[in-house]
Order: sequence, then structure tokens, then C-alpha cells
Amino acid sequence: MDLTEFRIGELATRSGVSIDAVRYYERLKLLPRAGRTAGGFRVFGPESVERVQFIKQAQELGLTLDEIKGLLATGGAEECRSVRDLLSQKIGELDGKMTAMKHFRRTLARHLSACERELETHGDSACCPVVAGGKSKPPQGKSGKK
Amino acid sequence: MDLTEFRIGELATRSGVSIDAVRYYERLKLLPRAGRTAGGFRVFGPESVERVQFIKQAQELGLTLDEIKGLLATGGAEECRSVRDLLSQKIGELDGKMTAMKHFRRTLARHLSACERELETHGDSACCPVVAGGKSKPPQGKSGKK
DNA sequence: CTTGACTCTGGAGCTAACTCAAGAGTCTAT
DNA sequence: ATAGACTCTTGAGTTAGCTCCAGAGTCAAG
Repeated sequence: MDLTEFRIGELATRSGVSIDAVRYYERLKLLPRAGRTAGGFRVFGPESVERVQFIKQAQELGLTLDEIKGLLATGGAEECRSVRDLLSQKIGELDGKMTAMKHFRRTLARHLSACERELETHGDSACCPVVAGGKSKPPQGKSGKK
Repeated sequence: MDLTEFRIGELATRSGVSIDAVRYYERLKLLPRAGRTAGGFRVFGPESVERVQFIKQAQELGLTLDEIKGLLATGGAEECRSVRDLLSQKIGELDGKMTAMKHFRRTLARHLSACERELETHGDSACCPVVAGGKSKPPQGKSGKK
């Protein structure tokens, strides 16, 4: 009847995960139990696509399925408050992570340019200086260590 | 002889991982095989601490141990070139991830304020609107769907 | 030289997040 | 009404990244 409904295969392709993953999410209650056809086939609406994409997105940023389940909870005021707390906590964590990420990006960039300098000046006998005892000081003064 | 050397337990506490993890990293060649005492105990120097911390850091940002191993490779020009490529690729990925992260942060913040508004206006009968079919439009017009 | 803390190796076990498989049933197009 | 594509459930298997264990050896202090 409703033309905007579809089955698990299409949900999977639309949201970019496997069919098995969708069923897995349902088992873990990250997705509400889907409606069924007379024969028992799951039926989904467009909001499921968003929901699955949210899950994927959160996951790529390092949240576990359990944490995501917490974020997706939907209930009364009690639960609403805990969701709120979880949300603001996660936002804080994201901020921390972004900072760490900028930091790490700089570290990588530093290594990258050391690497390129090395290739330019030493050519075929270059030897990568990545973290092999290189703190923040660029490798220049060779001390007779080791 | 060298006062700056220590054993696995101290490396573990100094760098904040478990002893088993250190041995595991060695097995996977993320750490070079450590020197040994006469009796076979591993001996580390301060650079190992940095190395382990680098591993941890990279890992928290979502790199796998295998990728990290690639970044840590240390060899001739050939390998140096591939490290360079990997580095610039990873930097690109980090940039993408930071963008995604900002985006997601906004999504969470949006949910957070919806959640708070809900608690304020509906009090104890509040019901969290997080991704439960809520795109960006706050839930207001109830349509008789389902 | 004995004690207690620490370390060794090899292998088994664990959690998260899937993925695969078997055997049976459902749906739709011709 | 039948072929072919799709889906169902249950349960086992997989990968990454550790963690735990047994049994034995090492080291520093007293």
C-alpha cells in the first residue's frame, strides 16, 4: 500500500551496510523490530535509512554500538535525561578527539616533510626517520648515541 | 650499565599499556625485537616509550595496528617512498574525518537542544526525539502514519 | 641462599561487530 | 503455476586486539 516501504535488501543498499548487519542491529535493538509482511519479511520505511546512516556515522567516529544504542534510546523523561547527559558527554569527547586529531595531524605532517627532505638529500640511500627515536627535534645534529 | 634502560613492566606503566600489549606489539613487529639481559628479560630505552605512545595515539584515532606498522616502517629509499605516500594519504583521511566529526558534533548538539527543550516544555512526559525519524525538522505535526 | 617480585614462552580465551551457511519459506513475473 | 530472486531463523565462524594462564626461570635484597 505504502509506496515508500521496502524490504531489507533495499535498506541495506540504500544505507550502505550489509543485510546481515541490519539484522544484527535489530537483534541488538539499535533498530526497532521492523514490521513484517504476511509471510514474515521485514518492511522498512525511509526513516530507517537515516537511522542506519546515523549508526554508521557514529561508529566511524569511534562510538561502540552500545553507546550508540544509548544515544538512540527513546522513552520517557527519565531516559530523556540520561540521553541528554550522554549527548553532552559525547560532545565533550568529540571535542577532545578533534584536538588530539589536530595534534596527530601535525605529527604526521612533520614526519612527512622529514621524509621528503630525506629522499631529496639522500636519494636512494634514504632512511625513514619516522618515530624511530625522533622526538620533536628534527634529525640534524648527529650525536654518537647507541 | 646504561641507567636509562628498564624492563617491560616499567615500559608498560610509563606508556600506559599492559605488559601483554607490549609483547603483542613486539610479536606484530610494531616494536623492534627488544634487547635482552643474560637471562632473557627484555630491555628497553626511553625511545620505546615514545614509540608505544605513538601507537596508542594513532590507534585512538582509528588506525589499525597494521596501518600503524606501515607508518613505522624503517628501511631504505623504497620503503621511505611508500611511507611518504601512506603519510600523505593518512593526513588526507584525517582531514576528512575531522570534517565528519564537526558535522556529527553539530548533529549531536542539535539533538541535545531538542532534548532539553522537550524536558522543559513537557517535563515528566518528555520523549526523546533523537533520530527517531527526526531529520532536521523538530517533531510537531503528527501525521497519521502507521 | 632463600624469598618475593618480576619476566619468559606458548597457547587458549575473550569481546565487538560482523559474516557465512543451511534449509526452508515467500514473492513476483511470465 | 513455476522459476528465480529474495528473505527467514538459528547458530557457528571470523578478525582485531588484546588478556589470561601455566609452568618455569631471573633478579635484587637481606
